[in-house]
Amino acid sequence: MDKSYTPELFEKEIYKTWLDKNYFTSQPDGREHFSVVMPPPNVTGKAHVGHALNNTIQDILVRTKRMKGFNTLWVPGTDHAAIATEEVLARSLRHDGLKKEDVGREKFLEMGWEWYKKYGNIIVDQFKALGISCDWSRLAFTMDENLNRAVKHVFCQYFDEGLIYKGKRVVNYCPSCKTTISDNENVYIDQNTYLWYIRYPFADGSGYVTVATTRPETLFGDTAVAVNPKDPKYKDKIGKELILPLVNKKIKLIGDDYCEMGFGTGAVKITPAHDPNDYEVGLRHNLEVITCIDDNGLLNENAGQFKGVDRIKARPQIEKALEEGGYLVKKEKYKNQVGTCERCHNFTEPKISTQWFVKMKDLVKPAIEAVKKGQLKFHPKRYEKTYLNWLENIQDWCISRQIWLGHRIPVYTCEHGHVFACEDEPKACPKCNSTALQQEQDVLDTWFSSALWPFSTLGYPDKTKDLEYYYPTSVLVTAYDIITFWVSKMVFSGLKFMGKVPFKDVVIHGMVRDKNGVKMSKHLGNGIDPIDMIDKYGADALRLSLVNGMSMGTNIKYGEDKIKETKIFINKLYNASKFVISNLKEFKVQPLKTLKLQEKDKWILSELNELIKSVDKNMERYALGVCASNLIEFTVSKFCDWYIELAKVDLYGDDEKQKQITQNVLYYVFDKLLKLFHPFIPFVTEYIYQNMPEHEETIMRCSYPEKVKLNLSNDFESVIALIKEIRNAKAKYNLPDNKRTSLLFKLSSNDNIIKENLNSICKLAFGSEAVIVEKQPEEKCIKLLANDSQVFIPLGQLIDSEREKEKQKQEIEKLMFEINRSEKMLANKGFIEKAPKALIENEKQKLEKNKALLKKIQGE
RNA sequence: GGAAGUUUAGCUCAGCUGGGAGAGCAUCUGCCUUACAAGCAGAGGGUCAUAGGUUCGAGCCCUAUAACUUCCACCA
Repeated sequence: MDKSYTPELFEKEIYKTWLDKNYFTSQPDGREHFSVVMPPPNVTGKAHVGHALNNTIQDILVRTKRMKGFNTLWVPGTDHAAIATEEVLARSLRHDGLKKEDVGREKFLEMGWEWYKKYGNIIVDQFKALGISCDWSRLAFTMDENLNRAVKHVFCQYFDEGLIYKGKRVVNYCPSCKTTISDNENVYIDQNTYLWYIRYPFADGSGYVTVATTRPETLFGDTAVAVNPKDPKYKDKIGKELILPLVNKKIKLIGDDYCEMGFGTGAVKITPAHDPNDYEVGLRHNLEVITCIDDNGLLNENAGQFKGVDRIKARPQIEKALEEGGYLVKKEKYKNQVGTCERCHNFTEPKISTQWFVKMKDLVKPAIEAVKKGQLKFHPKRYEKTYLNWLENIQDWCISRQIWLGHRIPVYTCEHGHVFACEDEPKACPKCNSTALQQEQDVLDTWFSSALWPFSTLGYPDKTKDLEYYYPTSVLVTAYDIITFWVSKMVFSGLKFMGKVPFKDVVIHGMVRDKNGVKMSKHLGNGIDPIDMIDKYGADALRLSLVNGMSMGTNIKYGEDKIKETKIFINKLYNASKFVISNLKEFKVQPLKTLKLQEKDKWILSELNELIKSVDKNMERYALGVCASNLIEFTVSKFCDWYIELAKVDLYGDDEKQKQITQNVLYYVFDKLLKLFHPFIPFVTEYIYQNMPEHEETIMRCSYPEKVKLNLSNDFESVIALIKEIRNAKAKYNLPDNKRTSLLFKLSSNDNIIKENLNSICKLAFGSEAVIVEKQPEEKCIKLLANDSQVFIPLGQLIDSEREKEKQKQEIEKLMFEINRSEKMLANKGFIEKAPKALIENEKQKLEKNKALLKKIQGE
């Protein structure tokens, strides 16, 4: 083994071996299954730390379950990310002076596939560098042939059941990407703008109404002005006609509750074509819908002289025209939020358009029930609220997108206007047999295919063995930001088409932020590239640093320092392994129960039992952060700090038998520790494991550690406490560690534990020799009490009697404080009556012990 | 406007069903002790945001307040 931990020497090679040996693959068999589907990253994207976290969590769960004997399947996959990819392709065409219409739909789709082929493997390879153990032979892609079949099958079923309809709706439209985008892709940002106050004169010349707007360019689409019907200011004017400025058209003053009294001027212009609320008002009042902004974001013919001007750039011109016409009252600075496209960051426009929708209300009911009945559990539980709140206020789902990449809507219209959905390419209209058919131009929202992920990846719509065996999957791991639009959609889809929830547990983790808590973004340049980190520190350090101390569902502040620190820890584990392995030459494994264990052995084994218990429990509740810190804490503060140091006494000693016992315990504990650690840091643990004596083919397939079933009761803590006390005393008297002094022990006859560990105490407390004495030595010493025995550290000239007295005084004070505390507690009637008996007993014992100690010290 | 979360050592955070405040980093002191100086040993450092309440007992439960963060809805 190398002198120090150098992950780059073995990580790639180990991963290759795992792949070659097919350790990650799974086929249905008679065992209980554990299955997970990976949230598919965008196929053309690059891995970011969020992916690293998400996949590390999944891998830890999967590797643990695999070792526990489950038939474990983890299905990896990628998402076609249509809008993003289409935008990239369109940009490259633009670069060549072309539009996508110039190359045509077919050619454009071909370009898409080429793109997917060229870049699709990048993220997959990056994920592999993380060491994750998914079944790559099942790598799925949301545009795969059979996933396309699943999408069409589901669509047609919805369609035939009347759950899909075509309707008008004001949706967010990105004039730059030239497509409708979902509410989630529409990001509101703060904007410094103006509020324009515009005068709308009454047609009969009896004054005017002033409205305020942030979007004067929509004026050309106004078909009414609304006031609150209870507003005394306008009450009796409702129904009168107004002149629409610049257009010189008559529109009505209407009364509608939508207009809040006292807000702004109390009157609001209504533009049904360009505002969702206004559209609703329009429906109620039967208003005309006039569009004034076209698909390119330019004002159209309804804007008269402004036709062809960009809607934002037109504002100063419109302002000028209003002013000249005497319509502009004033212009005020104003701060508001405005929608932007998540993808291209341009302003989006609310726009009336014809879209396809899925009726959600009934579809969603079982998904709500499933969570309420506990068939599906969120971890942490509070995210149930996010989920339920969304579903209980559900709006119909707009599933059509005006782009070319993606799953094309399988709806056809024949020359006679018959509309039907069809899974396979139809030859003729089922109603009139016409062969002149035309398919819808729009494609489906990417989430439409993602919604089917847990079963489409297992073979749906066919009734496969995989589906029967692995569905429902066991757990879904994802960040909280897509609970609403992904998790919820998978749940209702799973319930609708499979009749069962798609997974039983939803594990929610947080987002990885930079060390100041700011979202990582390309724009700010504060991102951490996981691949760089793997190159620099190794995948294991990256993985453990992400998970250590993490609490599920909360964001992580993360910086390179954390990975650095973690690498240092792994180096320690690595060095411990070097110690263990180098001391296990010519060594035979013997069952623990055949060995005469010493107190120190029982101690470390019982600590190991505690560790296993805790890791099991916390793994069960998905508290991986707690598991990781427990493992690290055991490694450093129990195994390395104490057991290895204690083991040296036997390993470097002359007693062959004792040495063998210690070797066996050392081996046993470290072997189990490696296995417990393996799901977190798979590479080093495999590497070390391969260097351990009597190892199996791979650590991955070893069985997961279980608690030792032996009587391990021990009193070794008192030895540790004594060693600490001696070290502490020496430090207080400025005795440097390299200045060894002899340690004198005045042993009580019933104090075996101290007696048996004299050598260990001496070595670990940096003593030169352990001497047993009959009585307190004449020379000046530091005095320590240990169980029933006493320890003296001779100081010769160094002793400072004032200091000694001070120290004793402190000790007495401390003891009296403790005694006082215990007595007060035990004198409390309420405590005696209501506290658990064990606690009271414990307190009594402490009191007695402290009283005895005090007596002893005072006696001297 | 609706909802959720956070507030514990200088920093990053643990603290599971209420039973003597913890870790890592940083700081200070001493040590190259043959697994590890990417190390070892020791030390200092906290009114658990504030104010009430429940309880024999509160970092933990309840109520209110403050600050910060996030999500959802969206103001013409």
